[in-house]
Amino acid sequence: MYSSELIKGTLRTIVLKLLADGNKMYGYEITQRVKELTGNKIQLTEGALYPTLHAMEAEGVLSTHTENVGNRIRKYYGITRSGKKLAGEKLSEYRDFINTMVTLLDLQLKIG
Amino acid sequence: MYSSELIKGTLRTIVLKLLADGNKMYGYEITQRVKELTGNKIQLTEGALYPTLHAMEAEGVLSTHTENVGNRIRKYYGITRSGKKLAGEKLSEYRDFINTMVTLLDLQLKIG
DNA sequence: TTATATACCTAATATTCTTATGTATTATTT
DNA sequence: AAATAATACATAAGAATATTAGGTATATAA
Repeated sequence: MYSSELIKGTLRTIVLKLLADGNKMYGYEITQRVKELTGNKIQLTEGALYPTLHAMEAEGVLSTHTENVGNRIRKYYGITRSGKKLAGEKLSEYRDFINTMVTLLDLQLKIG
Repeated sequence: MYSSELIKGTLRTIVLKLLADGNKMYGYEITQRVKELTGNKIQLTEGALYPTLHAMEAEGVLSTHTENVGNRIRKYYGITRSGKKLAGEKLSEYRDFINTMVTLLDLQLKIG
């Protein structure tokens, strides 16, 4: 786990990336997927994620529909056309930012 | 310039890196140096930097002394022993975080 | 002489997170 | 069978960290 302030500002980008290829996900699933993809290093908190998902829906970058699984409700989020556009912009911007920070801080990254 | 939320959480790390090798700097100089090192991409705002420098001094990771240049005062910040330790930790943590984000977002970075 | 650059600072506000709390269903362990 | 953990949603108080705007003052360039 990282000291949490590093996550700040990256949450929307993470969500957009996960949904960018068109597959829908529900909130809890996003937390688990991120946890899995990062080897438990990033654990999104629900208190951060849910309000962000609501905001992104209100902004028109995500759309939702609910599905019933037994007696439980899942609220699935999918990306909209404008969300797809935003995903490209955000990812490009973040990549550029990372490059800048790597230079500024003289970081040695893993090669992959 | 990046949408500013990306900078969040990195300011202390940037300051620690710049001062980690022992050379002292004053606030305004830090803003100019970061601007120069990032090709104008990161412009620290004084409203963020000065309170952060004060906090870091209060926390004992930075120490200060003032110098007069003509009739102007410069407040120089230097790193303390505990600051040097923190710098190592923060930079290591940030490098690890970047590696994780690169994997998670599948980013293609410049090779350097 | 007017604007820009240098150099410090604070305060109000905004954003984004953590932590805590709440509800409810389903699966697992004791 | 009962207790706990996992699943799944949500909100609210508070903390942290930034922006924006404002203030003071000296030095330099147009």
